[in-house]
Amino acid sequence: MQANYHPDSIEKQAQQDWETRQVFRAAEVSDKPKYYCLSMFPYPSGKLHMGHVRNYTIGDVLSRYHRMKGFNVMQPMGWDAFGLPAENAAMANNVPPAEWTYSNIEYMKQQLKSLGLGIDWSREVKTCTPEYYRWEQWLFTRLFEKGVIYKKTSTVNWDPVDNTVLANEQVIDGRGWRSGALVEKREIPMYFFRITQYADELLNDLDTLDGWPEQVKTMQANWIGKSYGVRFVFTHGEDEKLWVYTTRADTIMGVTFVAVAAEHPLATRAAQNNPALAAFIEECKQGGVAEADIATMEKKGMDTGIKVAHPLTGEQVPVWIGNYVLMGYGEGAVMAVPAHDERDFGFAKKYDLAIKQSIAAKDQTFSDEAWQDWYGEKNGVCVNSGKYDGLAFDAAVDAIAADLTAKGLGEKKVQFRLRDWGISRQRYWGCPIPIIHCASCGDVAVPDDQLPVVLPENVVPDGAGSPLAKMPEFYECACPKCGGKARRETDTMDTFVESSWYYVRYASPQCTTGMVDKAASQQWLPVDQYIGGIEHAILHLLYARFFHKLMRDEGLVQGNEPFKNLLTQGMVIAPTFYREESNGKKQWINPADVEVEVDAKARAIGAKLKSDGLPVVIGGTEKMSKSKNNGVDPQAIIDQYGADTARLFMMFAAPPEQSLEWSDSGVEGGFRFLKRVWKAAHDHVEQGIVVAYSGGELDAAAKALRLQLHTTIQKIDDDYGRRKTFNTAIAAIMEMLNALAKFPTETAVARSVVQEVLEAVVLLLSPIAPHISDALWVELRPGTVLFEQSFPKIDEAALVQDEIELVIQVNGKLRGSVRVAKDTDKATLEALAVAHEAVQKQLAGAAVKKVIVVPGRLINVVM
RNA sequence: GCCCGAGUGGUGAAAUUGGUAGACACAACGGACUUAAAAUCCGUCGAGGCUUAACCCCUCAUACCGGUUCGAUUCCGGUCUCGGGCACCA
Repeated sequence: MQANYHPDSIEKQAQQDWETRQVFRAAEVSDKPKYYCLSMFPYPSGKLHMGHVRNYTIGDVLSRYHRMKGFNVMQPMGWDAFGLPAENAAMANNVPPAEWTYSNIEYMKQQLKSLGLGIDWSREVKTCTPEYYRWEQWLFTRLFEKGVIYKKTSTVNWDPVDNTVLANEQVIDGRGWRSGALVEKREIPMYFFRITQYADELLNDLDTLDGWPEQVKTMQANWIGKSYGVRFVFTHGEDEKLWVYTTRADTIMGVTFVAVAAEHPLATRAAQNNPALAAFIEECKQGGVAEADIATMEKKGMDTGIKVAHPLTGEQVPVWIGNYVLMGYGEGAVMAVPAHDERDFGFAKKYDLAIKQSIAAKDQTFSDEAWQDWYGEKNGVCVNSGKYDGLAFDAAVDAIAADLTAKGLGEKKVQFRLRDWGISRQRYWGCPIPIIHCASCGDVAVPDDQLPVVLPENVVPDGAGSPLAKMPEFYECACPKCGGKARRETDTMDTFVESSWYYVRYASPQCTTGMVDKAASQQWLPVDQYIGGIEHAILHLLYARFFHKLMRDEGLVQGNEPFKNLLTQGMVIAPTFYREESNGKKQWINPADVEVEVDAKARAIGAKLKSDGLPVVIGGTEKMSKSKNNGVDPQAIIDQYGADTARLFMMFAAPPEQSLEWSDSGVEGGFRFLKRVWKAAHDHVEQGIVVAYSGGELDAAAKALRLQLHTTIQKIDDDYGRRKTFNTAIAAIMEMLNALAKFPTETAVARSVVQEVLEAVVLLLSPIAPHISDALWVELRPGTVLFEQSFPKIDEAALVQDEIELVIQVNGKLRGSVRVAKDTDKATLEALAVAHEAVQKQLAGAAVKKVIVVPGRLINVVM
């Protein structure tokens, strides 16, 4: 056996061996239970970063562990290949997005292979290929005909200089990232998925997801945001109605104005003869559409001069335009109750509008001087509200809703915060929307026999609008209905659409008759374990759940939910650095190129670019991403230490769900550990391998070692299977190895115990460090291969202990310990504790109040 | 602004159901081996105090303030800071 650990050669050999033997091909036919282990597929950005290593190692550990536990494992991989970065790269390097994407995929695939992941590459999918997206288009046409997809206008970020729609990410401080122009809101027609139709189901089914983190379910529930409220009207003139919705109908008597969006018809009308108002409406159009920006911007408003009638009092209430009211959400108008809503209060103070108290809480006084937290609470009663005075929240809402209903001016209504999903993108590198616009037939879905609508691949976008809209050879077509001259839709789909169903495609990736082969979908779905970043907690995971229900309703899949168990990996974050260019654009600099200066407490106080020694600005510590250029390429670590060290270190650094600030200090330690494992095996093998211990008289040291071994097996089984904390599993293996190093090996029976320990250690380590484990296994058990072994079995006899150690506390503070026979009764333990020297010293004559015994753990003497 | 998390030694972390705070590592320091270095091995390693007979004992300490409990890193209330998401980054 080789005396030293050489990861280079053993990793190459192991990977080759796996490939030759097709070890990771998921069996189509098997009598074992299936285990579909899915890691979120990567966007092919160019190189892997540490976040990928973390994600895919977790998936691989779980896959390999389940394989050892007797499952028929499927672990596929693919590429979320459409998207914005490819267009940006195309413009920067004058390369078509397709070419850039395919070459990135080739490179990253090699990187993934060099990590030794047990992936069934025969199932690889790339979402940018027509073989994939034709089925997305097919489903689109089905849903379009069913009315699940419809068209309406929506607001986008418009760059008036580049004449193009911008993603939220491309709007920086209200300006276009390339042009620097002030961004405007613009209404354009778009296609929408009617996800709100599934809102109730998406909400209710969260309760069935026992294998999901509570945190994610809470976020989704809040995002869907089911609320019970009242929808009612303020009337204007004879019969014009201004609809609003509120969850606080109990405060309706405190309404002192109504705020409408700048695009509201009422606002448009009021502005016709009012230049100042028209100018304000223009001003409201400035800025982007991102909710975070809208929620944090300064609240501004202007009186329209229009008054509407309060539905219950008939009182005339002024209508204001508010820049914080959005046309696209709800009714585009909101009632304002400054006395009981903090935002309205601020608005009323700013513009000197009336503040009318209509709720009172016990022992509290109201003043319109400054906002008090209790003003907005629901546990008060109505005041200054006529016949509703004295009513608490529920009763007030009921009474008010009843009166509004009687007058025909409103009703109770359940509403969702969730909005329909707009999927039209005015971009090139995406899946074409399969619609044809005909002057006489309207919007017509592309018929099945004309699918796929193929995206031309040899195009370099120029950043000024969609290239497809400038390509007559793409958009000129005949109407499928009347045969007349028609125009093909040139928008593409949101890339979230591709990632909403890829998990289904993996079941039968080459299927040419539909999205998925029925038998394959029945065999593999649902996904047993899904693993991915917590940043996808809402959008991707909600869309995928929605898609599963859409596909179910098309008869393509069974069950209501796609992912049985979800592990949300914490992000790998890293510091960001940048320099500001003269036009205000930020140039992001990779941490690897920066030298950081730290103070005594290890906080960064300054940073310099290594190449020119000049300072750079320190940004936040954020998730590794292409856009902030703070990704760390794992290749250097793999090249220097090997994949096993990279995997081991990443798993050892923190439990999977925790976010992790990247640092490579400690990689060396991981490598050192693997070298020690190698050496321990080598030392043993050189003495001659033996049959692992299977019975016979043992001394105390050997008994203790076997006790530790079998508690370790038990613990690691739990860590891999239930807890999914791989860091503690590794720590336990390290402890096992430390104990083995101190174990004397003079006798034959001792050497058989060492053999037992080494075999178990190699198997326990193999999900995390598979290459070295493969190589060591062959040395320990020549003629057998590791991937045919099952997980080590626990020997119950080794776990039996006669004596245990109990901790003695006085008033909850540790004062000593005592070794006792395992089944010592409570009274004896109490007496032992009270008599203990350290306890007597603490008592110093004081009386014992009581004694608490926690079996197997401690005895607490209370004085 | 809203929703969801996190905060423990110099550093990454552990403590699984309310029961010994700091396992396992990294770094640092001391030693052995070596002509030397690397590698390897052994030891020390939260802060403060007490005692040098002793690695004996005591106090404090899990972001901060308060509460529940015999006992709180763990549960509850509040505050601060950091991270994620906010519908066109993926």
